Amino acid sequence: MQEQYNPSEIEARVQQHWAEHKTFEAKEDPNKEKFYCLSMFPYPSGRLHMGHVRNYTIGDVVARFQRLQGKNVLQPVGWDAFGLPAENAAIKNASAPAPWTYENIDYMKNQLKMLGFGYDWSREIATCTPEYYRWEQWFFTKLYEKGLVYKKTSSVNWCPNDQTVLANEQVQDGCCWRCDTKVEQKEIPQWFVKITDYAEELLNDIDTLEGWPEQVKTMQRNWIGRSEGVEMTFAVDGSDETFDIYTTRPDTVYGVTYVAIAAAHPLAIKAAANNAELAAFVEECKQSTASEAELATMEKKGVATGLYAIHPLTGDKVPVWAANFVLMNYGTGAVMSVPAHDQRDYEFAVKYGLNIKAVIKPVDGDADVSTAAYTEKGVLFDSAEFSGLAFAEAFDGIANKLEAAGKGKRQVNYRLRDWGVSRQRYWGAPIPMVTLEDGTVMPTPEDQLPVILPEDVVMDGVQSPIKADKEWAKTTVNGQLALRETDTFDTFMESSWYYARYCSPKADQMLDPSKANYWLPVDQYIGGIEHACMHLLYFRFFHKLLRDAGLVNSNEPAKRLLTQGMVLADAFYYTDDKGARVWVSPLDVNVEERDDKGRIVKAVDSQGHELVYTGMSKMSKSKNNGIDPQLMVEKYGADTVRLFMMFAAPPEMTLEWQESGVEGAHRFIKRLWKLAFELTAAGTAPAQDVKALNADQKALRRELHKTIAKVTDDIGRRQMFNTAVAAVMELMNHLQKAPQDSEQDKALLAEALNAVVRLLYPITPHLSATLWTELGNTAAIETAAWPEVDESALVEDSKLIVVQVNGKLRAKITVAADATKEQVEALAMAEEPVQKHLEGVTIRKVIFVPGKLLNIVAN
RNA sequence: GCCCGAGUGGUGGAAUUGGUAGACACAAGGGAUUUAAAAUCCCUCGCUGGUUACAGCGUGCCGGUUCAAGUCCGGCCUCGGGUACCA
Repeated sequence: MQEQYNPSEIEARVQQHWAEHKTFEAKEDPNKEKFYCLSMFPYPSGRLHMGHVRNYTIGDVVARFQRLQGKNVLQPVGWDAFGLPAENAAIKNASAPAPWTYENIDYMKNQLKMLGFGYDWSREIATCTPEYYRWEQWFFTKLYEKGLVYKKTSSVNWCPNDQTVLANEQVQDGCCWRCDTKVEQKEIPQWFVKITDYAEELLNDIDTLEGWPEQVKTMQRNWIGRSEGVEMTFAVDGSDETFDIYTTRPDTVYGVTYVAIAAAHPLAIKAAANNAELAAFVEECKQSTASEAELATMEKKGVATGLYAIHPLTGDKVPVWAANFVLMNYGTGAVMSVPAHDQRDYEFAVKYGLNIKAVIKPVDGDADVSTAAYTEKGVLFDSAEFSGLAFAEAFDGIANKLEAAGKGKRQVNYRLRDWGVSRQRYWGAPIPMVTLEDGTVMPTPEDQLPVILPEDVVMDGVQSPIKADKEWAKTTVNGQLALRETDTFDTFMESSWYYARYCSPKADQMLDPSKANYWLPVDQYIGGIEHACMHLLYFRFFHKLLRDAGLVNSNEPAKRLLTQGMVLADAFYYTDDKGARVWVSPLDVNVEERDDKGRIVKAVDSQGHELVYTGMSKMSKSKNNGIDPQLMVEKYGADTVRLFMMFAAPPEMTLEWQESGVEGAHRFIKRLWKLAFELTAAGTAPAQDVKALNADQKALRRELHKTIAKVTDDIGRRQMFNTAVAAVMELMNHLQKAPQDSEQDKALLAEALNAVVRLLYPITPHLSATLWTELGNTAAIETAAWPEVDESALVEDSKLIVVQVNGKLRAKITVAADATKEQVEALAMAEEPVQKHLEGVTIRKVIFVPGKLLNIVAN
């Protein structure tokens, strides 16, 4: 064995071994328990970033751990290859998205290999290939046939200067990010998938997701947002027209003093024809954003339409206002307003001098709406025959009355909206729909699939090449000339079913059910928390669609979910001559001075600029604080990078990248290497005789088996990889200090190192594979079994008991493991500090937690 | 705005079911080794007072429950994620 730890050499050798032996190629084996471990696949942006490394290290740790547990493990990888950044890069370079994407895939693939992730590369997929997206197109046509797909107009961000649709991200302060033109909302026809048909099931099945974080489940419940309410119809005074509103608070209906409709509502548009102020307002609202966050925080504005609505119960006339916070796309495009009992309505009413009429009061008091709305569910008053009722009875009574009068009905509503899948962009899967000459809209026939996206294009502007090329859309269907849809799919479509395609990546059908049903559902899914609502809901939705198409037989796509936190790094800047901040990479920073606590006081870059330290922030281009994983692997080796990542923070929390911490991880590996070297240099380890161990050796062996138990639980159940590493470090500290005099000392060290190497294998596989062989094991570590706990080694004959007086620690005593309360109490009372604190007081109570604690309560 | 998280020494974090707050590591300081440096090894390391023994305080803030609260409850503050066309 070499004395020096040389990561680049051993990592290359071990990776070559994996490649030659196809170690990670998975095959269906009905006799073995399967384990499908999946990390969210990367967008091929160019280079791996630390967020990827963290995500994929977690996945690899889980996969390798399960493998040593004897499972048949599948860990695939692929590329979420369609998307906006490829178009932006192509426009910038006047080239095409396809080559840019494929080059990035090649580069990043090598980086993944360099990090030692145990992927089954034979199953690699890229979503931008026709072999992949053809099945997505096929499936969409099946959904259309089932009535789960429909077309409706919906608004998009429109840049009138560039004549193009913008993503929300491309709108900055209401203006186009390229040309700074004021962005407008434009209504265009788009395709939708009826996710709301599955809202109830998506909501109810959250309860079956036992291995998902509560946080994610709560977010999904709120996102789906089931509510029970009443839909009611208001008539427009002096006209035949009516409009509907939905409310979850029908109990407040007698407090309605106005109604608000969207500026884009047909009634508002009609009224604007002879109302200049309203017309101007309607125009103004067209410029407003589509983003909910901005909508909710912007100043609430409105204009009276001049129309009046008839209250469905009282027959009173209430004014109809057009308001910027009501949107045509959501709900009915109109809301009833009860300023006394809704804070937004209250503020609007105060602003425009509208009536405020209280109809709900607290059970034990009077309504006070002089400064704010009273929004609790109280008791009704001034509400005709419903006065005096509480919320539930009032809800029922009012709903019944509306239903009887034919003016309303009970209704369950969802906040969840149908999934708009149309994108007016080039770099995506073409939507497989055609419009025939006679106007018929229909799916592209199966024998014409896939609808191939041409890759040999030039992006010389913002227009999609398949829209710019008027020939591309032309086709023939059913003997008629027809035009193809030129919009492409939302990229969430591809990422909603890739997990299933991995089970049979080359199948000449969407998926091979026998293989899919072997591997699915995914046993462990890993990805960022930012996907909690959107991707993870579409993922669940698609699985149910696949099930209902008879392709899979489970209800949910993933049993267990882990959401990892972000990676942060130090950020530094200096201010240049023009007053602009220049951000300096942390790799280019020298810390020249620290205060007495070690905090950074003075830092300079390589050119001598004195820098301002701004603390830790998310690795980003704008702050130039991204750390290139490749550089770190070249400097320390993949195992060190992986070890630091797993040790520095629990997986769900943010992780702060500290190079000094990486060095610490590297030091630990070198210590382990050295200890293994010393053991092997001493010759073959003698046979172990557990009965011959002395007290210290027994204690050390207990530490070893406690560590095996803890690491197994930390990785397998708790997924606290950081404490698993800490436990091994602690054990290593003991092992290094243990004497190496006797045969049994050596035998014990050999037992311990053979275990440690396997305990660390999921995290530092190259190191472990190498040391495993050096320790004299002939078969590759991938075929080894996870170390087992020897229960007899764990037995302790004495326990440490904490003695408290009034909850404060006063003594620690060691007692026999089976000591009774009386025995422990007697020993505790004999302790001097305990006696001191019991002087002059009376013992009221003694609480004993066996094996842990004795608390003497006295006063 | 709304929904969901997080906040513990100089720093990252540990404390798994309400039971020793600070495991493990980093930084810092001191020492050994060395011609010197690097590397390595040893020691100290929450705050205040005290030579020590020890005592008091301490988990974002305010209040509560409990023999016992970082952990449970109520109310805040700050930071982060999401908010439907970034992925």
